[in-house]
Amino acid sequence: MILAPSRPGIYARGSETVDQILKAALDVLIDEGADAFTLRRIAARCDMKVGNVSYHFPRKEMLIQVMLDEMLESYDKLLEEMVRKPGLTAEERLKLVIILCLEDIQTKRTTHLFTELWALANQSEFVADRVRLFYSKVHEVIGEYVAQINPALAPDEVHSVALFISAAMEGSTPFLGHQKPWAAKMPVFTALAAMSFVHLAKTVTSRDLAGLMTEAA
Amino acid sequence: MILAPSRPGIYARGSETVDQILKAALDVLIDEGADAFTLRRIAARCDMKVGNVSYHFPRKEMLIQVMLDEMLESYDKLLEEMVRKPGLTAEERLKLVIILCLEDIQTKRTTHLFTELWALANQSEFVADRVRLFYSKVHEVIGEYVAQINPALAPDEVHSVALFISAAMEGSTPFLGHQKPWAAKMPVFTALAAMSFVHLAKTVTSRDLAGLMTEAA
DNA sequence: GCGAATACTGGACAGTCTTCAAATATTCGT
DNA sequence: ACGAATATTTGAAGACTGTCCAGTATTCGC
Repeated sequence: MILAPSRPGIYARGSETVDQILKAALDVLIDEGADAFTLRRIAARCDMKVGNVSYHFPRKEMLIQVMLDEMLESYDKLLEEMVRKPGLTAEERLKLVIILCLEDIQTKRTTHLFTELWALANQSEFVADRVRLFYSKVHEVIGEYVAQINPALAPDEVHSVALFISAAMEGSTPFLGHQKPWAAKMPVFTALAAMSFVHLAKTVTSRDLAGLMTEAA
Repeated sequence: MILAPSRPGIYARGSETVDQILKAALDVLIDEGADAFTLRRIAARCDMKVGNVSYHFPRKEMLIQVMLDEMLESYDKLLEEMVRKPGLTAEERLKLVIILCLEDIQTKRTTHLFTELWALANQSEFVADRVRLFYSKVHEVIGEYVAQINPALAPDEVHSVALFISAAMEGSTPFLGHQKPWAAKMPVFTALAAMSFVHLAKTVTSRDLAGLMTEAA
């Protein structure tokens, strides 16, 4: 794994400044896109001089890496919060995760950040690495419920189903996410997803997952 | 709809040059990403001087718009080719479209182009407009088969199911697309998609689509 | 093949960008 | 509260960007 440089800021003031820079950087990426992601715009966003941003993050790449790591960590926490719901069956938990994920996708933050991230991952090994790491955790969470719902599945088969559910949900982002053309249909998408994916988890067999893909061509 | 400027190039030579520029521009976007999408890189890619590119496309935005329109038109053709398969039932056709779409997602071209497009659509109204238009056609094609498979559904309900199937498939792009971390699992993803989506189309009812989303929270 | 329309060259322009170094201001352990 | 460590400002370098234009070459209808 590619390590991100440690977060700068020794004095209290410096640390706070770093906070502001990182928040401003994330805001610029969300509100104005990767194209506008420049030190000048970030500095302007938090009422600073470019030189100051450049002092705390000597290379722009460092800023990107620290920002991405902190951002994905916050999503990690969000994910863990979803897990801690007591008194629910595996099926109910899976349904809940689906609902909460799709809810989150509707936020401007998630809609914009992740579409940008998928594009950046095409060129940046660092971004690709972090995105992969994050979704591995998502697959783990979903996979845990799938395994409980359908104990006959082998671990790799469980992962395949989790990957399918996760990817299919994420696919709603560019189409039903924040201010996207079919955003109004997110409730019905959620209903279909909950129904369809839970049914899949319940009924899928090792035979189905053998990847035969027989007829139909 | 936002109109794109008409394609430049009057003489045979000029028209061919425009071809080369548009191809080079697309190649740069696919191979090097939106960050490297500059007139100079595009010019270098087709062995031209910047001034020449700038002559044929006085504004960079014109180049983007013409390029996007030609590119999506080629995907339109691809889509129409999928439809023209004789002697198949609606179910077989739906399965085939799923398989062909997921096959196409595995190409570098589609994986990179569409992830970039989804990101660009966050900021550019023109890109957002064209993307919406394109997927509307996709929904139409899928919806036609869904309607045949499940005649009880109302037109809007058909569209909801088509939207779900389309979005869920597209979601595989950042994860199982060209050189993505779980690309090797595309066969099993395809098998699950074909099975799951066809089953959904067959069994979904108006009640399911009412968007009640009762319990589980 | 003449000549006007079109295509292409090379350079200049005003911006922008990241990065850096020197000068100044602030913080905080002592 | 002194002073070294840290933070911030300022200014500038060097490279990049899209756009424009005068000059030159090519095309193609007549």
